[in-house]
Amino acid sequence: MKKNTNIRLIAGQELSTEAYKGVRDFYPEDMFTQNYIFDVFKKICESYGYNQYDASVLEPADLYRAKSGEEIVNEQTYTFTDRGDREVTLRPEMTPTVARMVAARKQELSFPLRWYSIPNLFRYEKPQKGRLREHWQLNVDLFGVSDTSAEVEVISLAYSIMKELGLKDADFQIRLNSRKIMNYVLNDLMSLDEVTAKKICKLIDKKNKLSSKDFDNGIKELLSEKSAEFLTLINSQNFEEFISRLPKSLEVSEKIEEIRNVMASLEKLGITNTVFDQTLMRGFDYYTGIVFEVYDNNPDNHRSVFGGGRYDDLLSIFGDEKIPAFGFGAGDVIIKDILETYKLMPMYKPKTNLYICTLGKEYQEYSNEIAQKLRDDGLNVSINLTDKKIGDQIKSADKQKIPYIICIGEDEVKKGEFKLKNLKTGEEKVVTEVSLSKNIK
RNA sequence: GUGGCUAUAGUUUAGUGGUAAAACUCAGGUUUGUGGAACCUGUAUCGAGAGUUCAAUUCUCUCUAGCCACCCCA
Repeated sequence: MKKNTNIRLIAGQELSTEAYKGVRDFYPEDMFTQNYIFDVFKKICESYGYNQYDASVLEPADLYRAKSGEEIVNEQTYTFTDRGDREVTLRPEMTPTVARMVAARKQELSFPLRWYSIPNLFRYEKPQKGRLREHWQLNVDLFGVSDTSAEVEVISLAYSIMKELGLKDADFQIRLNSRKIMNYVLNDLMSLDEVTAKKICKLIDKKNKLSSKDFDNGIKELLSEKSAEFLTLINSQNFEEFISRLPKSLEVSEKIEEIRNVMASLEKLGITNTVFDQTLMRGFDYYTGIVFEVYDNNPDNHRSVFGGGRYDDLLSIFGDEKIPAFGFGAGDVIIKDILETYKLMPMYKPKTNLYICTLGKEYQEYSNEIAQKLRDDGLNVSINLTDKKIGDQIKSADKQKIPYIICIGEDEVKKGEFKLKNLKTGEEKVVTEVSLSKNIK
């Protein structure tokens, strides 16, 4: 048998066994962890009354042009022309899709709308570890609630997912900021034009990556004489210090109260690992209120796990009136990384409960009958189909991590009794055909 | 998209201008109704293509893929 990453074809052309650039193959073990994570997502979302939706990976390219602009669509998405001359994009994110779906049935849907989805998303980028061309992302959105009860519910849902995955409060942190406050600081307090404000936002976003000197210099370059005031504010050590440096007006205190309320309500629910972070910006412009991120506290993995915020204006791209919305996304790759870091990944276990070893082709029919009965009882059973020796059959079952085996040969057919063997402990137990399934469950 | 590093059995890694070594894994075999052991055997056109050379896995170039940084972050 020739082993090679290339398979020879008739015309001498060679095909590689490697997956397409930037995408992953999911072997059964990989599917196991994928399913585990998705099952946690589904369980928690459904426990909060959220309903699952999905859509096609294909969307008209214009959907993203409206929100993200020509450049992003051309350079960072998979966009192509179909045979009918339509421009098609493989969805790079779910938010435009869900906004489209909600806007389309706005009249008949009953708000508040609690929706979630685990879409696979595509982006045309140079792949790196943890940043591939295809990934999956949990999307949770709550539409139609304009007060902070939306923030509280959705953030506590995110918290519940972390807990269900086995993480402790000390392992992660929920960082919060308010776009309203930041906009006030940049527009009203600093009176910046749009371009400078945007540059400042990007700089703040990068603050933790830069040395404090580089950050300060960057700010000085952009703000000149106003930079001292701004730096004092942005370098505040905590929430109280930060707000003490803001002007005391009704307008400001409303915005402060909003985020204070969210944190207080979360605390009442037992969620205390929240922290105000004035440097939390989130990349996109469409956020209009509270933004949040779940951060891994482990220094090796210091990254945001979930991130989201309020986007009350987004649905207006469909010409509809505004629908308030709050939501977040959580990528599968970072979750996998975290589970590995904290050693929380469950051991692989196949769905198969029992492997039937056969001592010759003449027992195949009888084995099939037994298997069929057990399947009717709800067990997952696979049968040997090879001529391998009994030892090798057991080895193969064990390698597949199937927990139980029975062997079928002359004795079993005669007596109707089986030696049920637990492959992990090596224990054997004599059971009858009827009691087989009971002993496995 | 820009720059840097890397590519040797399935995996992790040695090594050399004269067609390659180890460990583990896998497949086959030996003990013929119960595995995890032992032993034997096998598996690499040294990522692909081109060039320099008597000779290239080794040097050079191109491509491909991976990793890292930047860009971007949905």
